[in-house]
Amino acid sequence: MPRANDAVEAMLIEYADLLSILFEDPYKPRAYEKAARAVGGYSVDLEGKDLPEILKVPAVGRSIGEKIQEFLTTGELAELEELRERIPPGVRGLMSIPGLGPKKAMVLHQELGVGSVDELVAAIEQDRVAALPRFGAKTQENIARGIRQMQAAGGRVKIDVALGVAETFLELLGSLPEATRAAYAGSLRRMKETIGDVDLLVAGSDAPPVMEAFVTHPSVARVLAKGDTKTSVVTDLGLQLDLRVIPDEAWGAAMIYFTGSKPHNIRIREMAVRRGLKLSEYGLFDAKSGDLLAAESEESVYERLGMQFVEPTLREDRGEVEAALAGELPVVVTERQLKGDLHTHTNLTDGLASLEEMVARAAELGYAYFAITDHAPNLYMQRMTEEKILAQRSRIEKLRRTYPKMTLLHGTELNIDPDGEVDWDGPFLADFDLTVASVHSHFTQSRDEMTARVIRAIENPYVDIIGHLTTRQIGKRPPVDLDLEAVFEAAGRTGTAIEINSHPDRLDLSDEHVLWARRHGVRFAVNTDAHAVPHLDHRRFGVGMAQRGWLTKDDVINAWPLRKLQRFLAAGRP
DNA sequence: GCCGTTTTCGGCCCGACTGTTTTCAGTCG
Repeated sequence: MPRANDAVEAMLIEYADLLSILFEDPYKPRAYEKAARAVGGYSVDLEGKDLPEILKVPAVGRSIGEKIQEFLTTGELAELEELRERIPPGVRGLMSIPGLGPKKAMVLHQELGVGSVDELVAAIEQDRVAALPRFGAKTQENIARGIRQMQAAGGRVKIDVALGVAETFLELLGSLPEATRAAYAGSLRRMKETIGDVDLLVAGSDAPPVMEAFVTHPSVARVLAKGDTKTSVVTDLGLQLDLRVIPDEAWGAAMIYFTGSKPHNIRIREMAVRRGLKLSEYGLFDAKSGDLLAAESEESVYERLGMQFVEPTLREDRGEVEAALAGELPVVVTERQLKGDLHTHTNLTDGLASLEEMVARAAELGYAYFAITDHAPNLYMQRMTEEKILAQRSRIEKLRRTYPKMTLLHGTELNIDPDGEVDWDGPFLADFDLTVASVHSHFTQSRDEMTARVIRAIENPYVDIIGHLTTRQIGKRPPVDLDLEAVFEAAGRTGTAIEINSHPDRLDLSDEHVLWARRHGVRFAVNTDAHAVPHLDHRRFGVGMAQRGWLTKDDVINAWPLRKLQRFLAAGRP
């Protein structure tokens, strides 16, 4: 179930967007955005909380606090409704086009009557955008490119959004008396980075009440099809959900069939045929006699096919079928095996939570070690200084006594500048337990420049981990242009780990890149890059990427015991 | 709209980049 905080965050961001379109004052929307992020990252669920409790959230004052209260008690906000009436929803939608902000969106709306992305595309085709004041041919072309980039995401949503929707529906469906089991399948279960539609499975013999409960859920916007075994709807977010109701005894076969992927299913069905068997969503059968051989659990079906059980995240027909037949599947790393997080931020820089709050949650997660890695000074907006980070180190040293079972590591996230240099020099860096180095700007360098830049950082003996290597933001910013072959070779050669950034907007490295890097003997760190307490739970998505990249606990440095990790970090330093 | 041992008013992370401009607005991180 998504937290009330997430709904409040979305509400405040919409309010901020509309303010920024309608009014000149830039500070008011910024205040709402700041409050939105603070609520989203706040570790206490605001559901049912009174005003004094709400006002404890940083950046939330009386005005915003009262709006949150109204929203939580009534489910809406009158002032937001008023703004919505003044600005068509499509105009706000224009702002999600890269390079298009509130001011240009408003001009397009006022001057050309553009109220949707489709209308904007039409206006561009008629060359009407370039003629607007302070626009021009290049701006028009940039907007057109932004639209193409956005549409390339193809209506897919990011994995965290899909997971939230799936969990909401499963809570309802799983509680029905007619349902004996309920789960999500499809690409969501395979942990793909974006999800086109969500597949839900319910086991039970009485389908109609289940279908009825499904289509009457409040977030269903449209029913596409409704039958006894399959029903499809579109939610108010525009996400398609397919629900299948299947007999309990066919659960395993159905989960295999609907988890996919399609190529994986084709491979195992072909295998079945060659053995005189037939595999469908109802079970594994003897082709001649029609006798049911296995169906109730996924394990039983794979076993009867003479294969190892294949983890859902591996079912992409990337060699997993052959490996499972040979008994050579990797034992992929799991969330439980992670012993620590090596990239996190606090409110000393751009994080939302204090050092103490972040560490407390890390202890709850049962970590053996935990690294704080706030931004170094070259990201100017963070205003880091040597004094501030040394003061943080003293605080961490004191905090160590409170957590005897967890080792606190003091690190920093360095900025890789356009030449591949990082903040601070060797002697100062040597005193950190670890460093993460990442690209944060100058994304448009040429492939050669960018490759040389990143490799220089990799070869820096004080750099332990490269953070979010390609800097992509899914559906928003493309990856930088890099010779990955050369980068992974350098990382393998120098023993510099590469991060799998677990944030659902990044998931950087992607699964394909993990598979590629692995061939060069690269080690990985599955990090959250958390800027708030709830972000620490994003590790599930990073682990999904690691599994999709066939990684075992031996490949992931933060699945190692502390001593082994420390030996790895110390290696290569002068 | 929020916030405060530089402030209860006057600031608001600061700078780069792009494209449109003869001095700057918009967008982004």
